[in-house]
Amino acid sequence: MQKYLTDLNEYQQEAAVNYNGASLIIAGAGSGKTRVLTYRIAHMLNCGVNPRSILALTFTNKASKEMKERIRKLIGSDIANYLWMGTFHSVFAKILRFEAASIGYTSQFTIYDTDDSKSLIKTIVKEMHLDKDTYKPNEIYNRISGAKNNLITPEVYCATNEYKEFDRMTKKPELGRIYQIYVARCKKADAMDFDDILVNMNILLRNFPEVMIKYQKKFSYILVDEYQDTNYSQYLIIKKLAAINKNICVVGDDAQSIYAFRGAKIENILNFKNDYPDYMLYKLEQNYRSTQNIVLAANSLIKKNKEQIPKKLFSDNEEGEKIKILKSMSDTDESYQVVGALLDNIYQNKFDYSDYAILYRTNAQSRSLEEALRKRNLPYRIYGGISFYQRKEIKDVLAYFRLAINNKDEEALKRVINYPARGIGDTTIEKLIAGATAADVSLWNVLLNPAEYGVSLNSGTQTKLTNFAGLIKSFSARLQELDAYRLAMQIVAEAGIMKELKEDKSPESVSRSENIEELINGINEFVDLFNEEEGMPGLDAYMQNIALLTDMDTDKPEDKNRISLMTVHAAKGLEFKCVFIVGVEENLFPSSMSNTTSKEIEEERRLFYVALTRAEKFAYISFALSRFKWGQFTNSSPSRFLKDIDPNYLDNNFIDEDDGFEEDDLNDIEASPVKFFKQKKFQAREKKPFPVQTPQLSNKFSRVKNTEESISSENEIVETDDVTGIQSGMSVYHERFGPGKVLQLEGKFPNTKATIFFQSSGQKQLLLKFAKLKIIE
DNA sequence: GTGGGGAGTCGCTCA
DNA sequence: GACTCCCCAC
Repeated sequence: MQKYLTDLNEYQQEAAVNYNGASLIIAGAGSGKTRVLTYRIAHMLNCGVNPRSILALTFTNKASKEMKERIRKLIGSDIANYLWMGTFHSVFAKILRFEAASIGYTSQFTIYDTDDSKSLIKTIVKEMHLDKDTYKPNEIYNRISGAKNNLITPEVYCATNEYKEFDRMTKKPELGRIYQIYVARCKKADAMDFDDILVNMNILLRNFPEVMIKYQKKFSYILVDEYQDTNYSQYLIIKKLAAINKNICVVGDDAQSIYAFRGAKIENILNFKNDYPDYMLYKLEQNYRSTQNIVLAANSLIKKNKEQIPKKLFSDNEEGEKIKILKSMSDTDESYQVVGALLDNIYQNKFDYSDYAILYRTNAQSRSLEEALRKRNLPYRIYGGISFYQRKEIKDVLAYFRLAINNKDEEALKRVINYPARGIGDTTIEKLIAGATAADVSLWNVLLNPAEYGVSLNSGTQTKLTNFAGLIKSFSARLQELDAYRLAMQIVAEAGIMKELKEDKSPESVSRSENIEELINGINEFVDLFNEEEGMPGLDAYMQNIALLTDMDTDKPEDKNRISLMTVHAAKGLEFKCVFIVGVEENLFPSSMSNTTSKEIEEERRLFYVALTRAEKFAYISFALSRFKWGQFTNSSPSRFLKDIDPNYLDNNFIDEDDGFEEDDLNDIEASPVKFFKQKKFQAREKKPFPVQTPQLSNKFSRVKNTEESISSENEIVETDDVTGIQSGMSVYHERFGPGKVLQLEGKFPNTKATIFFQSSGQKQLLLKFAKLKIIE
């Protein structure tokens, strides 16, 4: 047996050594999942498998980078460089660039990020003269994304009554049409959005059998990490690629599936046995990461979920300390308490800053924590939120790069055509877009020759356009001659971006030009590190390199010893000696957007499970009794998840009646800070019809039979905090008490009390203002 | 065509 | 509290 394999326990070893055939590795939190994958690949390479025939898909770029590094160390050779290893998006984008011509793209296609996609949707909605408040870019984007993740083309979408009916019900009958136009526009711009990378990969494999066979043969071995978070589109690509050799190894943990909102299907992992009946199952149940107390606490929490593969995660580590609960009065107070507790912990244990993580449900929560950390002079690094590449000035510069590489990139063109200001305004752009739409060509084509497409402009505007087009063309012409660094320098100078920023002496402008300088430095580094045999390090190569990078992937050396602040989602796969989970309150964690169906609650609970199992030695859970939200103080109560954890594993039990856990809605009548805000909200909404609660698209499009939850019954529940609509005789649904019937109303708005008979618990009197009711029609 | 200020609106998680 | 939209002065 190879010496390195002795680093693994017997279960891990088995999973690492048997690399032929189909394997399903169910790996509990902290059970050495990455370790097994790494050793498995290293072992394959050691046994003489060609690295170019191994396809290994990870969840983040960072994970694949680290895995490559570890493999290199294990086998003491650089052949790991030749592995096809990366995220779904990066690996398949690479393949699509090779095969672009087959599916009607060029190999220089642009990848639209979410902002580009939403901006395009906004433009389309405007062009169609639809109401922008009904057709919100965000919602449209999510729905289109949901369709794409389930491989529903615009044509199928428009032809399916179920979707049409749903869109009609949600007052968006034109959604299918928007989807159609959106797809056409992306194609015309030689651009793919994130989902398109997967969709087009599917199209490629479906429409070009010879291409499919090529890749089926090429990838003799396929490994997929975090399989529980793959969606239908990803699932199908994997299934097709693995069809000939059937050497497929997937690793996952159903208890850590946290991307259902993005179309992830926990069922993929549950159905593995159907696709590969001869599969081998490996279960890794020993947790090496956390103390016994943390593992047992996490087990007691996740036990509350009904849907899961039974497993018994255990730890042989020390028992460890109980989880500490921090209770505070407000979000500001919470941040100070957390930072105080963190300082105490550092003092006692002498850990590094990098051993600490503060995890939250939403990015917006980082602000007050940041302030508290800064006041104490503690070094921290925020992951997520606005990343470097999402800063306005960086996006502006990158848009010039994009446009130089792909003239048809509509979103890049719109972004820079008048930045810096060169007198080409909205009116002109609208005319050009209208011309492009009418003639079914790209915006760039019309820009080059407006008259040909029936766009009439005055001569001044015409000159400005010609100059702009000339500028971009001159950049494009230099792509083949100059390396990325030199060309980037010239573009930034000639486009006038630096001039614009240097003229303005405000601190913002100074920081902006510093950011641009940092970007240029990064490009310089890229050029320096470029492998000579791969050709010239052009700007196109650089853009391909960064297109799919996120904040998580860009760790700078100076970031090494810092406290990490990030969302729980971003913390997936990471571990820290000491973890703080903050904002553990109802309507925040679980999120108010996902606390209706049991499916949603179970996903939120898994998310909490992920958070808790990041901790090695210490875990703190914190909640505040009020929170500053949308410029108002809002009351909050501790999360139900606190109660899910067996109190034996909690240090100090703050969970008592006073905190609102058993809050009776009537007891809160005098709760004051919330009053004004809620009243204001009610009055503003008084005349509007009740918004219909929209079921998640991912449920609607489910390919896997969904017997548990009837969507139609959900549709009939109308969500309201506009209680003015409630009348006696109505059927209602209460968050906690379930279905009931309104018997009587008394008192005047906003102090209306309702007597309601609940099927579960009998008659109750509730103050409507605070009752969380839904009307059942 | 541009920039400033006031008013109105509004929640999430990620590649 | 942050962002977008709209209106008005330049």
